[in-house]
Amino acid sequence: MSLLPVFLKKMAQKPDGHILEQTASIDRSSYQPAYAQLANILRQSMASGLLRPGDQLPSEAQLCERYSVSPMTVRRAINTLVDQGIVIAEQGRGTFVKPIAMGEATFHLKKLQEILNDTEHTSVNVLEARIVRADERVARKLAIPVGQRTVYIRRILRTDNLPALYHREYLVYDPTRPIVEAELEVTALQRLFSGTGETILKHGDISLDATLLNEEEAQLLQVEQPMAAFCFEHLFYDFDNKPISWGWFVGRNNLLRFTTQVGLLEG
Amino acid sequence: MSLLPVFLKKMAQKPDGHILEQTASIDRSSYQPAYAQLANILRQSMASGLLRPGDQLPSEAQLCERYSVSPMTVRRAINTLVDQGIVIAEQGRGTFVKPIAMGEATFHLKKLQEILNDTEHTSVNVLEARIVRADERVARKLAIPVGQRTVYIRRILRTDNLPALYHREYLVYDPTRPIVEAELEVTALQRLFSGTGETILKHGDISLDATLLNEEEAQLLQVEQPMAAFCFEHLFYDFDNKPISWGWFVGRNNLLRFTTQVGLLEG
DNA sequence: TTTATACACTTATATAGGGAAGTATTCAAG
DNA sequence: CTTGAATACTTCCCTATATAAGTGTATAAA
Repeated sequence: MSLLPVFLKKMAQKPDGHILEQTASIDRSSYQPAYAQLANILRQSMASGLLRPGDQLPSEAQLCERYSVSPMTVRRAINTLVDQGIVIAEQGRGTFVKPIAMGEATFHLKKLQEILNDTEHTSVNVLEARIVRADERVARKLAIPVGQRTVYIRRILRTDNLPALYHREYLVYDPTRPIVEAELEVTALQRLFSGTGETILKHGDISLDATLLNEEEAQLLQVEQPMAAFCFEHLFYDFDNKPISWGWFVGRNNLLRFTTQVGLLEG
Repeated sequence: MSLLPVFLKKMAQKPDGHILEQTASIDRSSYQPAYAQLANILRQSMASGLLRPGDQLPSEAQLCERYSVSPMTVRRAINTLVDQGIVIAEQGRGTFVKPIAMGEATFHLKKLQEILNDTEHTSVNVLEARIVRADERVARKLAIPVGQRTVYIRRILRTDNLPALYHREYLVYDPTRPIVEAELEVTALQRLFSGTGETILKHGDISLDATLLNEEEAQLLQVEQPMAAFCFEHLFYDFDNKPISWGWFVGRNNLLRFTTQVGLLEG
């Protein structure tokens, strides 16, 4: 480890050890609440390198006095930083800046949602929608007897007329809930991703895998074989914890790439 | 939408509309703080279906009286639920249960971290570690001139002697920071993932892709071609926002599968 | 009927302070 | 030198209260 960063840090410290002495103060007339401003000041100190990973933040009492806010305001600010996982507070010891940890990286499915919500450029082709009897595999996933009726749907999602996602899904067949035309449109998937409407789903398990496209998938997505792709498998449950939908998306990996950031971000 | 859930919900309601009347109270002698208990009670109400997506939670004042806690405690409980994304609070209107949203699904890299931390079953083979001149591609990624020296490392991570991950990395060559033997061991990667030590990294960009293994990769990971695999590309920056490390992991998809859950979870 | 105002509700933000619990240091007794 | 108690410090949890601000409804005026 280079000695340079340590040297710079020492220089930034005031002789009395009050690192944050001269930084910005809190604007009480601002639109932004005081606790958010304080959290941002602390975040900024970390982003600028004034507070390095492992360093101890000023104590709550110090922050109270230095920024002229009440203890609860300081607590709220620190709590948000703790919730965001960029500092760690240990009772009796202090609050410390967390080092960067690649293991904390999270990938979001927001991008997929954005594709679906962009109705200008997104369309859906229903290739097939019929009632089929559950085979052994489907029955196990949906926790129903083999041979029970399910609704099987296959659809292609296109963005700018390019096939981007291939979706297959098995739904437990419910005579009281006829499959209306509208459910087969893009709106049904939109609602699933964005969470508008659809109050019968309680929770779901989703898994992400890297797969090799088979011939049918490659043809539908109009790519050459062999080709690697993401595969999301999803299994949704109702409020009785009974599975009601099992399916999977296969997506061209050039159209959805997951990116994320770890560590201390600016702003 | 079936009428059944609505019917059940109406039945669960007491005639006076106080949905949560008879639920558990808060144990002040418990190890768990009051705000956490209240948050769990509310979460439980949602998981059991007593509070459905779209429903309004009791107001803060009501919760104060019903559970004999102060407003700040109620606020803290609700804030944690808001932070966890399972309810949404609208000023002046109320707090409402969020519907399930697949777009909110997040995948964590924790699994990878666990593999690395399991020193019992994990080992590292350094295949190559030498100084190379940056070609055009490396120079662009690391923001250095073409031809500048970089440290190029290739290693294989094995779990139970099975090759699981193939890692290639370019580091900007820093004469003041010699590459010691220890850095080539598993501990260096461990620290990177778990965030212990390593105070010179400020932040990093990570992206996840599904790729087809080339011949070299397939051979090293001991799999047949063609084979799909996950590929994490990572680019880390120091506190001057200068890139110092660019590399990528290629992993057998049978050894790391990403799973996650959305919606209302029990407990 | 339409429009504007007042009021009752909600959440959001902030202040002031007290006690519990964990940690680290100091200092005296063995 | 070692051990252990006292002390000062930290974060953590909670209470009680006040004000601001957004929303919706009822009511009164035009």
